[in-house]
Amino acid sequence: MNSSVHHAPRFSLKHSLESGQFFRWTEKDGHYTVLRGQRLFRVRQDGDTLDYDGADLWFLREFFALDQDYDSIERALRRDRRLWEALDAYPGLRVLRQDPWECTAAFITSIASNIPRITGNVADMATHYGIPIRLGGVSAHTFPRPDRLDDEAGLRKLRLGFRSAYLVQAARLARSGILEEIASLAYDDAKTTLMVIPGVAEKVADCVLLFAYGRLNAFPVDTWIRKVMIRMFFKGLRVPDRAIRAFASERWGELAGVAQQYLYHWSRRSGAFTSRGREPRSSEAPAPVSTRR
DNA sequence: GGCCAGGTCCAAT
DNA sequence: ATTGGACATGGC
Repeated sequence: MNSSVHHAPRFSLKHSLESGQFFRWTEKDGHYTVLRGQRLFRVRQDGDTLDYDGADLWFLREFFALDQDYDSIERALRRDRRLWEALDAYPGLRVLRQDPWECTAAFITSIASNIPRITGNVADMATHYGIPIRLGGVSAHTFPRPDRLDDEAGLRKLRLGFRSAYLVQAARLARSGILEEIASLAYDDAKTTLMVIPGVAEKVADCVLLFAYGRLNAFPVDTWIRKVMIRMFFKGLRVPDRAIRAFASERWGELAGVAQQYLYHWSRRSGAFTSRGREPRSSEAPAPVSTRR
């Protein structure tokens, strides 16, 4: 195999791929096989060096956001002491830049699911509707383009459940070009436009904006983030998701989404935050605990 | 076995 | 403007 190398300091392949933002990878002995859009490539990290083949450097830089100054991003987030533990636990974790359509479909699939199941569902859609692809001895299937996913009955057979109809609708809108429009829109308009897609509401829209469009201010609130944010900043009292988003936006601004990804990964891994159980509801619009940074 | 899952939608307050 | 239940299926 002819592989290339690239110097990628302050980047963790492992933490970036394994933090639950992306579902199309496998790992064996430190070698990652990755499917992103129509591309299949292999990559391995040795210290600051990335060893890869099956994709060019341009593609790698795009996907892993290697052109982005995470040094200053992390320095900015580090001004918030509340993030130290998560930042220190997963140094080099980056928000990836996924293919917009694949990301949209994946996070529709993620609704009321869990990572192992999402991974399986997405893989099933690929094997069933995608295009065979090969790299060296590795065979796989690309994630199906929107025109191939127009099959609600077939998706139900793949156990996608109620998400099947959403996926079909999303595919139709994707074919109409809605995902290309998004790139040129400001965050609010982009989000509103995404939410036109059935099955895409606030949370999924924020995932897509964050994980595919590089909108690092997007702050998806799922059950885990809700839990960790309520415990860290709202005295353990239940508040509306919109209050959590507003708080995150005010506290972390344009980098809220990066903070989100650290907190998400950290809260799940630490085990301190079982997502079970509901918080007692706060009676009225609660002032978030004021915390010094 | 039962509860809840990287939610969304709709109907009934 | 908020809240509860249905939705398919399965992980733990």
